[in-house]
Order: sequence, then C-alpha cells, then structure tokens
Amino acid sequence: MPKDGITPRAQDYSQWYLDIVRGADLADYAEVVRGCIVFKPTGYALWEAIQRGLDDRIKATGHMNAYFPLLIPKSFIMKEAEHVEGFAPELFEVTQIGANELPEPLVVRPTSETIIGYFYAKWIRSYRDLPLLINQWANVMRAEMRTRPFLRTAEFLWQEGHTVHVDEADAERETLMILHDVYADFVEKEMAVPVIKGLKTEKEKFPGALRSYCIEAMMQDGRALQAGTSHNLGQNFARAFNISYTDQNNTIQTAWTTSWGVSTRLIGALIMAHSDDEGLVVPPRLAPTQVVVVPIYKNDAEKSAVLGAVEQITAPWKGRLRFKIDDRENLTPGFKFNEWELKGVPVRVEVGPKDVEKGSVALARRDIPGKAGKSFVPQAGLAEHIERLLAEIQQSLYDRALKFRDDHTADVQTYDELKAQIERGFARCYWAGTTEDEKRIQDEVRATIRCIPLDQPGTGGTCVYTGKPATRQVIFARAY
RNA sequence: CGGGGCGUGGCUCAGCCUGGUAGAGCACAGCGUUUGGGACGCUGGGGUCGUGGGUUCAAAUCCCUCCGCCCCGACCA
Repeated sequence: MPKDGITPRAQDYSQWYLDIVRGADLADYAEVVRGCIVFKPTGYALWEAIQRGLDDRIKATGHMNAYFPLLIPKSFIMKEAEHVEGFAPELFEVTQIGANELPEPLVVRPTSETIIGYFYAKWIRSYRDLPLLINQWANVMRAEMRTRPFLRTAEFLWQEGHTVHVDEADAERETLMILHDVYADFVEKEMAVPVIKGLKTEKEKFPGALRSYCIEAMMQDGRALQAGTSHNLGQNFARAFNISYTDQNNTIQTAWTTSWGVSTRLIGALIMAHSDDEGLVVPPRLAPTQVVVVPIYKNDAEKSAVLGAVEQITAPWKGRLRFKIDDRENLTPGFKFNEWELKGVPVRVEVGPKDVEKGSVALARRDIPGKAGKSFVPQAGLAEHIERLLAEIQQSLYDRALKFRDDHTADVQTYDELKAQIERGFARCYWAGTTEDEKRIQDEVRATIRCIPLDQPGTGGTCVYTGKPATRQVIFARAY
C-alpha cells in the first residue's frame, strides 16, 4: 500500500523520486538560490556515510587529502582548450569585491584541475616527487539549466582526486585502480548497487581528458546514472600548467596526470536503485541508523515495563549496531512504523507488553515492506539475529538490483531493436560509428553511449548503426 | 535557452469566469481520551492573496509591467 504523498513509481517515476526526497526528509529546495538544495540532517548523514566509505578506500590506496581554493583565476580555466569549451557556459564568475571591480575575474571552481595543476607545477621537480597522490573533499558549482535534488544541482559536494605520474602506464594504472578498487568496490559493496565499468566514447569523455572511465548504474526506470568517473588526463593539463620533472637521466619530462570524482549524486543513485512506493530504502552497511526500536504500551505500568525491557534488549547492541529508540510520546506505533519505512531504516524492532511477557520481539525488514516482512523472534540472541538479517538485506538489495539490470538489458542487432530496447533499459550492441553517428542517434532517440564496457565478449560483430564490422560492444541508454 | 503551467496561512488547494474586503483539509499549540500498521474530540494561533502600476465608490477577482517557481525539451556529475 503506497503511502500518502508518495506517487507510485509506475505512475510517475520522476515525481516519485521527488516525493521520496521530501518524504524521507533528505533535502529541501533552496528556493531562494536557484538550482541549489539544502542537505537536511537525514540527507547529510547519508553523504557522511558515503564519504566515510570512499575516504577509507582513497586512503587505503595511498592518497592523502588536501584542500585548494574555491576561487580560480579565470585565465586558468582558459588554458586547456577542451576544458574551456566544456565548462565555460556553466561558470559562476566573481568580478567584484565590495564596490571594487577585480582586475582579473575569478570563477567558482566547476572542478579543480586547473588550480591544482598550477600548484603541482610548483611542487614537482624530480621523478622522486612522483607519483603525487592527492584527493580533496569540496563543493563545486556549475550553472546547470535544469536541476533535480542530488542528481544535478548548481552546487554539489564531491571528492576530486588529482594525481601526477611519470608516464602514461602509471597514470593509466592509477585511473583504472580508482575505478575498480575505490569506486566500483564502494558502490557495489556498500551501496549494493551493481555497476558496469567502462570507457567513455570521445563524445562523452571529460573535457581535456585523454580517456575517461566510468561506472554506470541502472535506475528503476531503466535509465543510466553515471555514478563515478576516473580520467587519464594524459599530458594535456601538464602541458597547460607546465607540470614537469627531471628524470633519472637528468632530462626534463612532461608529467602525466589523472583526476577522478564522485559526488552527492550518489545519494540520488541510492534512492533510485533501491527505494519503493513506501519510501526510501537504505542498504544496511551504509545506513546511519540500521535499527529502530519502537516501544508499544497503553498505560504507565506497561510503559515502564516495556521501556525497561527495551533498555535490556538494546544494552548489548552498543558499539555493534547503529540503532535508535523511538520513545516519542503522542505518536501511535502505526504512525512510527510508517515514518521509519518512509525514512528507509533497514530493520525495525517492536517491543510491546506481549513481547515483555513472552520474551520476544517483532522484527520487520525494510526490504520487504508491510506485514510480509515482519516476524516474531526471541529476545535471546537478538543482536546476532539482527546482524545476520542486516547482512541478508544487504545481499538481497544487491541481488535484486542486479536482477533488475539483467532483466532490463538486451543485446540488439538493428537500429530498430535499439530504439525499442532503450525504452526498457540498456541496449548492448556492437559499435563502429563515429562521434557524428552518436550525435545523430542522440538527436533521434535521446539515448547515448553510456560506456564501452571493460568486459567484452572478445568476438567481433556488426555495428548496430553503420552495419560495418565492429570489434567492441557498447551500452546505449537514456541517462540522468 | 525554447515550449507549457502556476504564484492565496507552514503544506496542498478552493475562491477569480460574473469585483463587495478570505475559506477548506492537512500541519502547528493547549487540554482530555487514545496507542500491536498513518487515533479522536474540544479550543486556539496563523494570510496586507508574488511585485509595481492602472481601471473602479470598491480588486485575490478585471487590465498592463516586472519577479519567482515548477514541469517538458536541448546542455551536463
């Protein structure tokens, strides 16, 4: 039974998404600043959980965090040709301080390659200084024409890694390592969202990059969401900013750089991958609150008995489970059940007078909403029981998302089949077309090549559009 | 930036066509009864009807200006 105020997915997916964001209290429109949102505490807690999981992996792979200025001299952005073209239209520009005009305008960073490149050029002298492995957690701004909470906002939060290497091989190794061991690993294991790892086409790559890799996830409407990108920037930015080093033979060499990022968009991915018509569904490993306890009582005698039991039951959970006791007065249990379902807490424990009597509790799992996901279990060994259940929910969310993706992915041989399939989900096909072919398809059917998957069948085929012999498969889809 | 829609208590909206000085539901506050899947009663607070101008004895309502927001496209994490 869908909740009041939540538009069912089948009726209007886009409205459903907005209803979840509002219903789960994740964000508020910053209506006084066009295109921006307020991350409310519940939404920000999700970001903090995402940050933790990524930061651990970023550090485990040898990087350190630093912080660079928000404002960048406009001339910096202009130094790399493709980069200017890619970002110029969406720059916020600062031209004035108080009443005084600035001699050179500053821009609010849309991404930090340029200002970081400037400093790297200063810091790097020798091959002994490399690789230089730095990440920053920051906000960036891009004037997007159309915004949606978390998925695309004028200001967003992200991490951006910027590294420098001696040669192409080392830069490429870094780019792919981030893609596999940081991004895909985090999104699949912690967020329970399966991803396709792949290479971007020339048309879709980062402005100024040599090669862009990405992880693409499928949302419940069959559309693709780019969940993370990792770029081998080649020597483009190194040349523009003069990042060079002296090698073992005392020869000056231009360095190779990479950059990679994921943003608060991941919160959007999380919502659209798992949530249902009852509300948000948060995977247990990521959930700021994993278990909520709802005490149930009718009078003071029952109240003290139940609250006493709740205290005993939850005492061994401390340090083991992230839990909350919902002892708010004046709200009925039924109201609380619905509210916590709306907010996506993975497991709910109900403790009432009957449970106190029998030494049991009612246990409800969020991935199976309503009464169907409810069972009665003994209080003895409850912590272990819940830990097992959380692991099971985590796995089942991943399995469900993977099955959904598989069910909505099809191999297509012809352009007509392609057109039909992108209405359902991902179309996998051989491709030997040009950037112009890709643009034409985008104009005609609003789908783009999301990526050239790293996993390829290894055999050749026929291009879906040109009919030419092709060596590689691509994924076509409509994207967020 | 193009196309469409909408601005009325915190939210969703009615009232506008046919001008007469603002309503409902939800939410909120107090009290009481309730509490195992979104409780109920009573009482109460809260709106210069987006902005500026015009018409009129009189404007939420009619006319014009501006502003803002939402939706749909093209651009993008």
